[in-house]
Amino acid sequence: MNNSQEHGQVDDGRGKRQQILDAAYTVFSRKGYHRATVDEIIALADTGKGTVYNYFVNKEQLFYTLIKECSAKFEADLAAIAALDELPLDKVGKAIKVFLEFYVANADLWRVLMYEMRGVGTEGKSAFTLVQREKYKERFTHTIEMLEKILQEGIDQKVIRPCDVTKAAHGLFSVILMMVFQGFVGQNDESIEKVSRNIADIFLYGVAQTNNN
Amino acid sequence: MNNSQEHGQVDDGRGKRQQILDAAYTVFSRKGYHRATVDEIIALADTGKGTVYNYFVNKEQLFYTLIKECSAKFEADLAAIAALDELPLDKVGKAIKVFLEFYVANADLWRVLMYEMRGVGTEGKSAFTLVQREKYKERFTHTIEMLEKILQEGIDQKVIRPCDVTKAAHGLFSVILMMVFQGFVGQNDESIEKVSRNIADIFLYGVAQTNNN
Amino acid sequence: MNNSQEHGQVDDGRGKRQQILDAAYTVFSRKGYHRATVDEIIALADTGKGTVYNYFVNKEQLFYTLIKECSAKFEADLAAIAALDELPLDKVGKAIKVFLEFYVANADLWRVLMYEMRGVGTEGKSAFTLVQREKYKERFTHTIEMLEKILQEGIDQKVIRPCDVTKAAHGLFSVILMMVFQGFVGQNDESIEKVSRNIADIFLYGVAQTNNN
Amino acid sequence: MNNSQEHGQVDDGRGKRQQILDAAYTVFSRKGYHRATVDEIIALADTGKGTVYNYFVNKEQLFYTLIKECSAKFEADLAAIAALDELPLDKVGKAIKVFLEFYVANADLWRVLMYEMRGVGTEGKSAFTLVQREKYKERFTHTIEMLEKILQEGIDQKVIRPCDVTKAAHGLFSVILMMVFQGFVGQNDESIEKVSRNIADIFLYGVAQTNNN
DNA sequence: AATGAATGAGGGTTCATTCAT
DNA sequence: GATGAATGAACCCTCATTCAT
Repeated sequence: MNNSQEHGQVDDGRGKRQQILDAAYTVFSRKGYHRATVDEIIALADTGKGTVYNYFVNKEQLFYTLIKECSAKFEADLAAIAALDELPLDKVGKAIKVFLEFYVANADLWRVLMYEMRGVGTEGKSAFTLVQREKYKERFTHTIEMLEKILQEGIDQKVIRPCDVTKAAHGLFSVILMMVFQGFVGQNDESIEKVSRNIADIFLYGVAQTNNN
Repeated sequence: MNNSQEHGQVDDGRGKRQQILDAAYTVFSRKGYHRATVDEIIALADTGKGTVYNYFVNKEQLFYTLIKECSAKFEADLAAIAALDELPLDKVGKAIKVFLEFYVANADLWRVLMYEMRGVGTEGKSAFTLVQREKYKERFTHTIEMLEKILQEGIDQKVIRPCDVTKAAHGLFSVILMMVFQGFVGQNDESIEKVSRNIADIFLYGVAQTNNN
Repeated sequence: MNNSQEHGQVDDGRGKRQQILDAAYTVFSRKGYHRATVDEIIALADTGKGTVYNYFVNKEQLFYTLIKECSAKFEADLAAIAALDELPLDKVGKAIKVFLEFYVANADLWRVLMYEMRGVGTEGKSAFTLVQREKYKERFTHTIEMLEKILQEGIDQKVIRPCDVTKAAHGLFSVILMMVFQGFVGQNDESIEKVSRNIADIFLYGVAQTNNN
Repeated sequence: MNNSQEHGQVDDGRGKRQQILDAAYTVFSRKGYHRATVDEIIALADTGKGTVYNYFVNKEQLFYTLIKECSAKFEADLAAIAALDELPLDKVGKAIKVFLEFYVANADLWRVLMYEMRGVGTEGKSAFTLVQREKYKERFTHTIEMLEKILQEGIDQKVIRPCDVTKAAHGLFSVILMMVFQGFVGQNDESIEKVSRNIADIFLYGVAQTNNN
């Protein structure tokens, strides 16, 4: 007996709210924030237009909710790794993998987010409030800070050479993103595994020929 | 004799076409592609709405023309460096600098471009045609290929360790972009110089602690 | 034993129907007919949306019921005065006072009613049916007819000079309304008393300077 | 030769702006502010939706412009009468006539205006800004002040007995309005003439039977 | 070549009403 | 009887594009 659908109505068991979020995920990912229309979302969610506004105050807040709910698990996983009692270099490797997994899965939506988040359009009405945008940014920097933390640990333990951890973390982050956005990573585990090692290798040891290698 | 305005009208000597492009640069940079309105562009260009459509078939083509004309000099400079008869590692440094200079100067517009270029909106009417987007992408990869070329040269001369040059070039490119977009680089020459060396250093030698350093 | 709530639920003893009417009174008065929303009414009535539609067929009929129930006592009072066995001029004074009291108490709601009642929106769907509007109008003229009756009595007894009683009654009525809607009357008894005499004075004797006064 | 339509195009010679205002007059009068839709206005004006927004910033401002342009002549006429060098009682009569003419002609639209102007809906978004509403109110009181001025002149010349001129002017005004809104006045000149004298008579001398009359 | 009035498809949002529980 | 999630028609407004002058 299915406890969420006692009478087995058509409803697909996710509830309207989730259906809308799922549809919004798809549409925002495919169209970007501006070109995504509520009409298209409801068509996909198989629901009425009013229903959207029962659950979300407006298009923007629907988008924000989507981002928040999508990243929750990722942020938690990342924090767990940072807290792990392991060698920093191993943790760097694991973090890279978690990043890759998340961004490969959510590449399109996050590209949209990253664009809307930028300073562009500060003036005028704009789709995103300034305060709203700050909320998005915090989410972002928060994940990068996890990287910083791990790198700092490595420096403290003298396995990573002293450098500006903020810049280094951002650099690492940007490479990860680029690999994803340029399509250098596939959806499958082996691909992620391989690219993950690739990144770690170059990030840690550089591309220069040295007598060490 | 005025060489840009044969009949010496009030016109400020740039010609309507250029006035529009200049205004478009500003507005697209500030507002992004979608929020930029033709009305705002003509207000800034001090011209009529119809005039825009005399020179450009539509908003999208105006945007493309803008991108093309803006990047012309940059692409040429880059090609020149690649063709230089110098040490690969020096050429890498010079290329990084040219990249930084260009992207610092045009950060806002390029952020917009990079967003609109993404796979998003493949279906439907969309603002950017699929073919159109390919044209943008080619421009992009073309500049990255210059990096690849230099790196390959380094590998051939055994000053860079063998690796996937395509990925490496993209990695380097992404770090440069990130530095710009995250505001880690200032507008002044010293800043660019410094960040430029930073990037080269980490890119070439990695962050790991080795007995070499 | 609670005589209005046999089973003693939390219900505040007025019954859902009355709660809704009370809330509707407040909301319609504050917002007008169109801007008043059912959502706001149920929030104030502390009831469910469906409940409203159990008691009233639609928003419009809720409004009508409200008007009807509110004016019942007023109409009765007025009829009582008209039937009184007193001097016509005294009755005019009393009627003016009753009018003032009622309209001061219900100024906002009646302003709304008077607007919605107007000829406006004859065609099309409209909020108020033509027949519906007739019902409202009858309520209105009915109260004015009480004034006519008193005036006619005055004419018959030769204390009021012969004139078109219908117009005169409407004139008197309009002055009363104006005093209320223009905020010339306060909520307190003295104010009503004073304005009441004011109106009676001018209505009966005019503003012209005569040797009588 | 018609100097406003040199080439005799279809355009009916009023220009789009005027066509829209004319249509708006009709639709607002018939439907009231809220039920009037821009779609209906453009259908009547035989124009495109965007055109409305080329001339007026929004529905509200269209309405305001309408009111302003309609009342301009009326306000001027009234001021002229007040400034006339005649007997106050004659001026009262003339003013009443001008009021009647104007309100008979514009009864419907002004009913709408008067409703939207009221305090109702102070809170919330509402259709009319508070400041906007003040502008409307000023227009109104301005016309009533003309009446006050004439009445005061009468008092000074001792042909009108001392009383609160503000209240008296409002009283007179309200009676005029009522006559119009109740349909006691026809469109034709005789009717206006007759009602005009009626009002003046009762307003000046009251309804009470005295030995003077 | 330059212009700008006119256009209308399309988008986000509101809200009265229904109906299954 | 009481409820509130679901609905969709309707509304105001934006803005890229056209075309007659």
